[in-house]
Amino acid sequence: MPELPEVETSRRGIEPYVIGHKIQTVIVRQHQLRWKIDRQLPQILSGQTFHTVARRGKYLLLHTSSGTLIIHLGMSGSLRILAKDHVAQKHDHVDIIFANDKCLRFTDPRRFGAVLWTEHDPITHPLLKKLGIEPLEQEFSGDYLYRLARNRNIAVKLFIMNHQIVVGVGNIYANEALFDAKISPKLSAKKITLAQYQQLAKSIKKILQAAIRQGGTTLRNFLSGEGKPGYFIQHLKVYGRGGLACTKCKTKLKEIRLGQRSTVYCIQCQSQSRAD
DNA sequence: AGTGCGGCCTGTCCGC
DNA sequence: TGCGGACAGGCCGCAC
Repeated sequence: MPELPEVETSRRGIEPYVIGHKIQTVIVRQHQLRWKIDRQLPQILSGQTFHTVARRGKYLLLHTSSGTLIIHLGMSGSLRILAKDHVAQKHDHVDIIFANDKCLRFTDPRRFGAVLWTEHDPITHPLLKKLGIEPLEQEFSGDYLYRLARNRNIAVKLFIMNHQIVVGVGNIYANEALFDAKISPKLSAKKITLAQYQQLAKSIKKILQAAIRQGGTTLRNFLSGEGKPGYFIQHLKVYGRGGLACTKCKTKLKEIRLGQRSTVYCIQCQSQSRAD
């Protein structure tokens, strides 16, 4: 499922094909995504040109001179660059066709994704304005996490998955980063020491950067803009490995539910702060 | 304000 | 082999 590394991989993959090419036609086959696609979208976009492909958290921002197309991949969404006459399949919901006969295609079987148009600064959009900081920016640090964790009683895994705190850390990488930082996912956010948060911030950056280098994690159907799968799955140490042996100490990895999400950790390696 | 949970979706897998 | 049902999950929006 697309988390920050997958979205960044998509961004890099589509960027060279999207920037500077005039939009000729837009085809919307399915309007009902997470939010309804604006019926006017084809008219709005036709004739315009994207000049930037940016990312904020897991949102892709395709800027034109009059507004921004906001794309979220949800759980199962993907973007690909294809020839414009490439036959559309069942879950191919949106095609943006350029004057050079290339097509940017949005595919999303579960339709948790979104394609939205705004004429305002997207940073002020209701979906984006409350987002926390980017994990790969310098301001994201152990001090930052420690400061925001004061009086927060939720499990640290849910804390780092909260997009008002830090964006882009989804279930896979939250599990992986906590394993890397040797912190139990169940620990209350306020009980974690500054030193632990410094390690955790480091681990989050390290894991996300490594995943981006590998082109993301392909679980079922994630492909980059150029149609390549991601290879980070080979590096996952806990996610999807419940019941299997810890790669470090061979203890059987424990799988629990935290905030309705599957959580996998090693009770041996991630237990230094006894509250387990 | 912080926390918890329902709901939106469909492909996959499991048991009968 | 076919079918129902559980499950997966990002994240908004509501309830407490």
